[in-house]
Amino acid sequence: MSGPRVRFAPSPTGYFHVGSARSALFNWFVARQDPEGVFILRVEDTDESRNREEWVEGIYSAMNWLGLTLDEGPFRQSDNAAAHDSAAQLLRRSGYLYYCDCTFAELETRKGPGATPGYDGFCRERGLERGPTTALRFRTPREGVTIVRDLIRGDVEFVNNLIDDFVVVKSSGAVLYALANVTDDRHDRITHVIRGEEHLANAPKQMMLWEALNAATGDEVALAFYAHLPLLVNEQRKKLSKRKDPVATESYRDQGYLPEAFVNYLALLGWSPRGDEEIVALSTLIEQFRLADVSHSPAFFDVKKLTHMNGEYLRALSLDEFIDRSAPWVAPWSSAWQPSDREPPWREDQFDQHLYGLVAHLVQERVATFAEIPSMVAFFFLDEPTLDEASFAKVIVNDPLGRDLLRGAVQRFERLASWDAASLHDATLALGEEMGLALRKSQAPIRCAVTGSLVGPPLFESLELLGREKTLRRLRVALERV
RNA sequence: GGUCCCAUCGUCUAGUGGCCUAGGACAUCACCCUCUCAAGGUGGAGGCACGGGUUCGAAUCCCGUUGGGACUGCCA
Repeated sequence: MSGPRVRFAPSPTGYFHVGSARSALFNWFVARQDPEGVFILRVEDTDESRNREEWVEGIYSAMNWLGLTLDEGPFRQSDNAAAHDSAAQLLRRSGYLYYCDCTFAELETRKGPGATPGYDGFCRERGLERGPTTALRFRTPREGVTIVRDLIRGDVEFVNNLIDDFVVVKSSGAVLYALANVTDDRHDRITHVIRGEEHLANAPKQMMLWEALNAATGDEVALAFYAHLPLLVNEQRKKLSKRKDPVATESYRDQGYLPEAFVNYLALLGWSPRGDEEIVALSTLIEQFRLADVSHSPAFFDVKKLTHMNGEYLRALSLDEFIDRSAPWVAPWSSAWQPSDREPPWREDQFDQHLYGLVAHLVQERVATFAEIPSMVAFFFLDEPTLDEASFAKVIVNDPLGRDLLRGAVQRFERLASWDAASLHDATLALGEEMGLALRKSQAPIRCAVTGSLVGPPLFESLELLGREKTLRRLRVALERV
């Protein structure tokens, strides 16, 4: 007995949908938890309008980012067109398919307004021959039921008579998804079809096709088990929409989410590991995952929770790893891969890798994604800090104490025997105390003048790393601006 | 409209008849820590959609109601 053979079969749509990512992941889990399991990628590119090479590349690169390694493939459905055609012809010769030349308009007139959608079977017994406008329809059984044995939901029963004679081959001759998919699944000896719930209604049709193919070819391939994953929905509880929801996996990669955090979060959508811990190792995910434990109800893709988890993963990185993996966002010129639209605000010649290495630990615990780093450390590399005018006005322009603090800081910092965080801290504290101010108050104008903002990494460590010269210059510039 | 799926805190979930005065996580609130912001710590608020059964006992089983969703293409 060999292991499960599963496949992930996306159609190229321009980006990698997070729902697809989760389907791929759950398929991959099933393959990986069995030493003989096989995970296949099959790009379903039979629709000409969805067949751009760059889109297919996008699927490969997203899968690679997620670490979803393949055992077979990638395959292209379009490469099997000949097999699809012969399957269709075989089915037609065996009487499972019939030609139909009804147009949509004709169907409408026959059924009248407001009728139940679906084909009425008009051409079923007309014995039409192939013509320029004939499609091939499947002769759905008029009696009995088809039971989809869903590994997640249990048995789902469909009354055959309620399933209309669906089109299998277009009048153009192109074989449609239902048949192409089943032909390939049989060919690849797929044992588990794990996909989104939107496909549940397709399952009985595909089972009929699968069995028809078994009978017509004499090649008895065991029907795959089905497992329909709950949908991923937005706050409105609607299926994630490409137009209004942030569904592109690539955009999370570009924002600096860690693939391991992303995978961990995805695994929590519709499933959960044992115990109270949600942040768990990939090996645990693989080991514990069971299709039978997958939830039946839709899940909301919560970016806030994802972001929180990513922050935890980021903080768990060693400092060297953090520095290394943040390179695409802080020093893209030195990294093999660059996120799109995420240029740091400094130029290559302004950036100081050594300084960044000293600064990194200050930001590691303050960011949740890599893309948040540049704005937090820009003042180290830019000639002048990017001033937040509102803050500047608040603590310096409109506050006379701010100017006094700045002047006092210049005087004391100039004379400091040792330029280190502790000395800077003490000097600022003493200066504030002279004026009856707590450190939290006295540090504010200095922070604003030097870093441009009232929030940021610890001030005194920052000043130490920035150096006496630059610090004093920025304090004086601020004073002149008032 | 028809077919199908679903229903535990705002969100993701644990819970498979007694361990549940329902546990965890995100978000939220308060406090602590603190040079800002975070991080971290402590604590709080917050849920079994409703109605009937079955049972000694129901979040858990059954039926109904209500609510949500998917599908309903000569797309995948």
